[in-house]
Amino acid sequence: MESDLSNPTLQALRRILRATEIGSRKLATTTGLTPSQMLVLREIEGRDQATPSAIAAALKFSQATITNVVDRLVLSGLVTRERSDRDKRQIMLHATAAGRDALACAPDLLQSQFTDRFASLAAWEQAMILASLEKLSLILGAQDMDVAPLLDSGAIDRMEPG
Amino acid sequence: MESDLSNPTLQALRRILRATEIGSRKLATTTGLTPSQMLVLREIEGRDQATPSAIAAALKFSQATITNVVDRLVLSGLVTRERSDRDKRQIMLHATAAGRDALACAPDLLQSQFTDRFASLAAWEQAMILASLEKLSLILGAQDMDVAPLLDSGAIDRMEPG
DNA sequence: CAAATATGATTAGCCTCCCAAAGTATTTAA
DNA sequence: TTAAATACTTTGGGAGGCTAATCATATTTG
Repeated sequence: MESDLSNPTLQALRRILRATEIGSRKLATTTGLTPSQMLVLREIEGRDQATPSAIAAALKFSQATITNVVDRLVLSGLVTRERSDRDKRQIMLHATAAGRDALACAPDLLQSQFTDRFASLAAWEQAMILASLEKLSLILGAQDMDVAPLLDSGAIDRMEPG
Repeated sequence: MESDLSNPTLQALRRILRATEIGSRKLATTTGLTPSQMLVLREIEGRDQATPSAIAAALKFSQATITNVVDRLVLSGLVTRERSDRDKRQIMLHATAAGRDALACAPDLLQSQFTDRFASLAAWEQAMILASLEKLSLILGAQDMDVAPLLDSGAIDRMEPG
C-alpha cells in the first residue's frame, strides 16, 4: 500500500466526536435537556407505538435506563405515560406539546451553525460528505454484526440487538 | 436550491455518533477503561508536560473532572502524580508502563474492525472519507469560534479554549 | 518585606447516566 | 390453573461532569 489513511481518518473522527459531544453538552445546559433525554425524546416522538422496550432496543440502552430518563421527561412535562389497553403490561409513551416544542426548537441551536456552514460548501462537497458519512455509518454500524454485509444497507436497519 | 443535503447528512452523522458511542462503551467494559479515562490517558501520554489544567483545557473538561478521572487512573496504576519542582502548585501526570500498554492495546479492539473494513475500501473512497471528515471537523469545531475562518485549517489548531 | 491578588489543584456536594439484579403485574402456554 | 414468559419499575452502585469553596503556592505591589 502506498499510504495508510486509516489513522488520520480515525483522528479526524475523534475530533468530530469530541466537538459534537461538547456541542451537545452545551446545548443541554441551554435547553435544560441532557443529551440522553434528547435522544429518548426524539425516539419517542418519532414513532407511533413508543414503548420503553422499543426505545431501549432502538437506542441500545437497558430498560432500566429508559425508565429513568422517562421519569425525568415526565417530570419536566415533556412526555406522558399511558398504560396500553391491549396489553396492560405495556406502557405507551407520548410526547406532549411541550415535548414536541422542545424538540423542534432545541436542535436549531446546534444545527443552525452546522447547517449554515454546511450550506456554504459547494454542492459537490456536500454530496461528497454525505456519501462519506453514509459509508462510514455502514462501517461503524457493522461493528455490531458478526459478519456484516457491507453492501446491503437495509440489513442494518433490520438488525436486532442481541 | 435543488436539494438540501444537510438533513440526511445530520442523520448520517447522528448514526455515526451513536455507533461509536456504543462501540466505545462496549470497549470500555472490555478493557476496564471508560471512554473518559481513555481520553484523559491518551492526552496524558501524548504530551510532555501533562498538568491537570493542560489536560482540562485540551479536552474542555473542568479541572475538577480531571482530578476525578485521574484519581481512578492512579488507582488503576495507569498514571502517576508528581509535584513539579519549578512550581509546586503544579502536578505532573505521567503514564506508567501499564498505562502505555493499555493505550497501545485497547484501541486495537475498536480500531481493528474499523481499520480492516476501511482498508477494504478503494483508495479513492478512503481519500474521500478522510477529506470529508477533515472538512466536517472544521465545520463542527468552528462552533466554538465567533467567526470561523473555514478556509484556514491551521487556525483551529491555534485556537485557545475560552 | 508584607499584604493583596492570582493561579493550580483538590474537596465537597449535586445531579445525571447507565447498568445488573430483584421485584411486580400481566399474559400466554401447558 | 399453575408455570413460564413478557413488560416494566425499583433498588443499589460506579462513573461522569459541573460549580463553589478551600488550600497551598506564586506573583504583584505598596
